[in-house]
Amino acid sequence: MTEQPSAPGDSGAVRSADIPQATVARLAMYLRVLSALVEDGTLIVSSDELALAAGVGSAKLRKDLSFLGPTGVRGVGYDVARLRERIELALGLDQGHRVVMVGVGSLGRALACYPGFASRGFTIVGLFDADPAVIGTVVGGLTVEDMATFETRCLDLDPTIGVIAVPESVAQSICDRLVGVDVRCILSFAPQFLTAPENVEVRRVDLAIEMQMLSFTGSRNTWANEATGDVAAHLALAGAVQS
Amino acid sequence: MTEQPSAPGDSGAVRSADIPQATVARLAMYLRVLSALVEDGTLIVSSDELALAAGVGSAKLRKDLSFLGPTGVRGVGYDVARLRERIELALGLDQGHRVVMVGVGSLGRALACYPGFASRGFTIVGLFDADPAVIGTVVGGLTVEDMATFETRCLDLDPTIGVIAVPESVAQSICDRLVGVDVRCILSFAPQFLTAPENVEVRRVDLAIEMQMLSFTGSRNTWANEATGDVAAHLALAGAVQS
DNA sequence: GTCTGTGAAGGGCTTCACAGCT
DNA sequence: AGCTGTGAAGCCCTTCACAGAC
Repeated sequence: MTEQPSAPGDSGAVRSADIPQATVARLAMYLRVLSALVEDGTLIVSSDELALAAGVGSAKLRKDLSFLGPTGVRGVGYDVARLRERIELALGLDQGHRVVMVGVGSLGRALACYPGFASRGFTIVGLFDADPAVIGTVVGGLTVEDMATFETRCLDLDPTIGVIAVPESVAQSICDRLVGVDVRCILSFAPQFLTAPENVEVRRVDLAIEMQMLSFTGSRNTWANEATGDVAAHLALAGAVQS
Repeated sequence: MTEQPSAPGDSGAVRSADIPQATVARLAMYLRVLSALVEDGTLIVSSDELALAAGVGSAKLRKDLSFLGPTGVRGVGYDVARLRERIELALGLDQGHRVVMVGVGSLGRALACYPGFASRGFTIVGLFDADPAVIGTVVGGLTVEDMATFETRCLDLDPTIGVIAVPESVAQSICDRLVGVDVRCILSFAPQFLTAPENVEVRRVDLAIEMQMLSFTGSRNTWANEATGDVAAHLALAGAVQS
């Protein structure tokens, strides 16, 4: 959902794993399922089982995994623990990401407390806000720091990922400051498009857009049901009569 | 990011607008920009301007809009107000969606207070939770109700969209109950895959997956920079010397 | 001349079917 | 026999280039 400008300046010299964007998104999902399987003590899993749990077709899953090189054993299945490690490596999760979060409003607070981050190798190392009422309070085990000290503190924190959870009006300036301290990965919850240098990856999560997409397919389905639901019933009857 | 099984049972009889999924996602973005333009008092906008503000190419934007039929005037541009209405209609936002939210933890609270919903035609009509400590409290102007009264209350509320913001362990059962009260659009923040009937659209937002995708392209970029960044500098030097 | 609308070419992702290993 | 790995076909989407309206 984020633009992938496919880096026109890419000189094709160094290329790590060349994995399709869509596959990367699903690898993250498989990882979740695999972690659950590890906890259950499952040792081997087949592509059918894994695909079912992840909600995709088994062929698609095998194709996805094929980008990591041979990971399974034919006639048997996949070694759960080994596959999990392999995916973590491919996604770069072995590097131990340090996350700074800017904006500790209600959304920021929820994110800081979200257990899914820590459990998957993302350590939140800093919380920042400009509101004096929030600075100094403790959220999710961390003390909220003054945005005025942001640049200085980041020298120590050395963050690899920045999260933007501030109001729209200041989102771009926060983005610039993140870029200024050399953060190359930014996750923004501000609804607008943010401009950043080409070598900085910005992903945007817009909750209203998710809702609007639901609204579209929803109105399509409702419509179809109010019509074809009945139509299907009629056809079924007609078919029954006719045959 | 949600599966689109492309409705195998679709008899092709009734078809509303036949708009590509990817386009729908962007239409929602254009809508945001257009709303901002309306507030600024802008009357006419060109595809270049609109595309720049939305962060896409102008050709892509025009292609997207072409699915709505002729919406602009050649040699002039688009009527901002008219285009906004046209998109709202296409997305089914004119129907006034009623949203019920289940799970009022820190995430649920943040969502309930999120101003972007109300401002775009989504009215939150009910908050539910099973935790006695939360039931009865007021969040975002609404009183949190007991999950035990869910089915009964929904008869009155007649929700069109359901939001799931509960822990993983109960997400599927909440999903089933939403389906039970005839909600056909579900937005889930639980990390796992949820099963639902075919005519129910489930979208999932997994924050950890967004992070992991960042991690991937991030490690790819960092790598590339540590190598090609320097290489590029060397090449620039070499080029300067050579020319 | 300017800017929109659109057929056509191109690229990426999905699906299928089957070869290949155990 | 069972299950993985993978070329090939097909589909959807993006990009290009230009015809067409003002």
